[in-house]
Amino acid sequence: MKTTVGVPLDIVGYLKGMKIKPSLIRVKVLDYLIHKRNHPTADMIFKALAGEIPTLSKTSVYNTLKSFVLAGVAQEIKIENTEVRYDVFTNVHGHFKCTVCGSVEDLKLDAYNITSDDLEGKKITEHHVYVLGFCSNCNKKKNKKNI
Amino acid sequence: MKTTVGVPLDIVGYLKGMKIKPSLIRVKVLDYLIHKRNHPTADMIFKALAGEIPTLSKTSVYNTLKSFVLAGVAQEIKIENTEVRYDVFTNVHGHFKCTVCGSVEDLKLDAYNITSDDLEGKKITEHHVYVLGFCSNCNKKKNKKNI
DNA sequence: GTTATAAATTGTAATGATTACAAAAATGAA
DNA sequence: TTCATTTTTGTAATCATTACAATTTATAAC
Ligand SMILES: [Mn+2]
Ligand SMILES: [Mn+2]
Ligand SMILES: [Zn+2]
Ligand SMILES: [Zn+2]
Repeated sequence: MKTTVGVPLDIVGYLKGMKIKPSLIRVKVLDYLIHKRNHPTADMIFKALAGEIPTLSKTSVYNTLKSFVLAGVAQEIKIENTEVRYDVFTNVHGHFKCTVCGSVEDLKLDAYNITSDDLEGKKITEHHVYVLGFCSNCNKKKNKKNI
Repeated sequence: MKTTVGVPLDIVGYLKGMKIKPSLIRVKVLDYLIHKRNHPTADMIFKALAGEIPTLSKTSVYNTLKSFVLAGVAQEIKIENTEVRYDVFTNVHGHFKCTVCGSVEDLKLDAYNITSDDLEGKKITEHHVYVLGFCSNCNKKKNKKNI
């Protein structure tokens, strides 16, 4: 499949390949995820698409996201317990969340390994890394205040 | 303060040192956290203590845990978005959660470091690592079935 | 095109952990 | 004791997510 940086250009074809029928809603949601790259909540997606799809229901967004996760098209990112965020990029990477503005960014993990005796006898299916702090913008603002 | 493996033996004294008045509930909750080491939810703590403190309310458990987190006595562990778990050990370590039985265990991180260009300009305040999979017990059971 | 069946979408109600808040009880100094 | 402060409690509210049934849309056979 034709991609740039792991992003499928042909969204309809990509969904078909993943055995998901490319309905309007599903195409729009995937398109949003791919091009915004902002790790949105279901509600953020709903608000963003409600304009172009006036009949859209929030349940449909949830249904769509659930089918994406099931098919391996997207993954759930759980940082706060108050919200689930969604990510189309399923390769291994971590996340950074700004505790001020709430933005979530990707974190390439250059040297990432978990070694632990405590994993003896276990079967690992997923591992997650996330970091909290001040994003560049919010950090700058904070430093100005403290001058 | 006298401790074994980071566990304060004198719970009342420890709470006083952390500027938390050692009420019965607070002592019992901290005692539970320290000696069970099971990363419980607020509800698990409530159910466990309701017997010895018949008047206990769930709100008090939440209040207590909130004050512990504020004072740095405990930390919140967020793996599922359906529950917050609590941990008294605030040194750096990861967690493992079994997707079958739901148990949560500590994960010593022998060689743990996150290096990423993406952290440029940010200020990090917390980092979290967690792993999902089958615990030793559930893994054994699973293997037996597949023989 | 009509009809029949399955799939997708919607609206509303339910769930459940957590929080808000005000009343009641306990504490502790004066 | 008395009064103020802190702690604890019970109940109601919040809010993201799920359950579920009804409606709409898509698909294929006739
Ligand atoms: Mn990501
Ligand atoms: Mn732990
Ligand atoms: Zn920020
Ligand atoms: Zn298990």
